[in-house]
Amino acid sequence: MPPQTTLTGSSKPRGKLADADAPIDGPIDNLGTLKTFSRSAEIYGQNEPADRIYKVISGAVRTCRVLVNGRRQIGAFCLPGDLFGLEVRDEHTFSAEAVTELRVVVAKRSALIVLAENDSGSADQLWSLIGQELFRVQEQALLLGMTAPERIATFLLEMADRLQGGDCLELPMPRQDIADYLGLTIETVSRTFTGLERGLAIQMPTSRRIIIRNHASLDRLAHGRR
Amino acid sequence: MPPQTTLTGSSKPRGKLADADAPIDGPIDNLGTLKTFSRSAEIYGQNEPADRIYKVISGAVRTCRVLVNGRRQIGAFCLPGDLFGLEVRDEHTFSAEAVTELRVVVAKRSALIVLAENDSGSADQLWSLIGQELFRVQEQALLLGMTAPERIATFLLEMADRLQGGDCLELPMPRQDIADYLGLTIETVSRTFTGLERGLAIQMPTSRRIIIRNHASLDRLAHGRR
DNA sequence: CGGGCACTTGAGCTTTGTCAACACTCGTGG
DNA sequence: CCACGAGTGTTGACAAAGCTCAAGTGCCCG
Repeated sequence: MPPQTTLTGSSKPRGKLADADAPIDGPIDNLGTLKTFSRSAEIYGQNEPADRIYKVISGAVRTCRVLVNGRRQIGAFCLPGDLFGLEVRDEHTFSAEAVTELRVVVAKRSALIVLAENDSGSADQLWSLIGQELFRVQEQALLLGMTAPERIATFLLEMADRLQGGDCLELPMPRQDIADYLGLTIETVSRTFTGLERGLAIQMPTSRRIIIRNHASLDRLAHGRR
Repeated sequence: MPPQTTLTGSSKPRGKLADADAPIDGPIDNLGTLKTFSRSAEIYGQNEPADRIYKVISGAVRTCRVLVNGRRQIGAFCLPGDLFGLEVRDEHTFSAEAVTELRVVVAKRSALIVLAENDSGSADQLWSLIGQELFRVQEQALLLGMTAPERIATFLLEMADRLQGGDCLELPMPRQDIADYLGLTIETVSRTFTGLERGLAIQMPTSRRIIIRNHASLDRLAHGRR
């Protein structure tokens, strides 16, 4: 199987530290150039032409859209190694913003398409990326049907897996982003974190640093009963 | 643009009556055979190999999965003209069941793949189907972030559009299916319908037949404020 | 030291879920 | 033809979850 590159954070095993830089090894990297963004900078906007694709080298990205009523929905968090900006339609459905100081590799979409047309390996890879993305969005739809503690537990386990810091994770995003990702209010997120800490499932030295104390109890919350 | 075929009910304009048979004109149809299922029959199960794709000729289909905790999630309703069963992975993420008496055209997935490899038009079509599906799931994630009346209003407008009966629709599915699709309980669905009828937005001659009386008020509910 | 920002906590309220009873429809069998 | 029962839908009373508004804490950075 070709290089470890995930589109917008699949739940597949990865194997890099979040703070470490992602290796430059995929087909995108060879065609792309390095670019940096500062905290909260917009990388592209909703409805802009989707003519470039990006790969996170260091930092984190959120993809989001604001609705007519003002609510904001975060579609995904992208961590080092993740691809984003790849769309099937010609316009971006979500905008993308830097959650932290950010370094990405940018490549022209057209270069990718040409690559895929000539090289069936790249085409397969493209296809599998879309498959991962579809799967991810389906899982998110599942997430949104759960209770608040279930959503938070699922989120923490996902982040623990993707940040690869073992059971000790440094969340790059503020509470408001987590709330908008999980479809909750910031207060409910905060209270649920506190509740998990009281229940000894996690420990919070600071609000951004979470240590998973009881993996099993989070698992039980995220999946099965209780 | 080639034949009017939608994957699992896009929000693109279609143009057939739900009760009428869908025309047999796509690439799938030429390769496929007609098959019938009776009400509640399983067409394929979760985790079964995804080696066939289907097109609804008459009737309706629900795709669903049951979670460890017993809750059921409906991923989509498929109406005449809709494709379903096409997966990027090799196994079905959702099972598919006949909501009503059902007629479908079935084709081997492998035949489709071969077609796509030799004919770039078919490949584009396949690509655009996945794009539609991705878009649809993203919209469903939006849906699940709304309040109950907003979800119901959105659902009714979507069905009104897809069933093409103007403002008079005959829902093929029971309340429980609607509830599991919208992430609500059957009671909340029922009460919300009643509420909309009291508010004169809709009229319900029978529980399955819904007449949209005030399109604008449903629109306001589904999108913007109020 | 002071201001701003992110986060937490509390009190009250709204929405939705739960449990239970009841109504309607339709097909079957007495 | 009617009675019955199963499946489906509605309604009510209450409980629980999550949201809103408001205040308060802690921290970082000037």
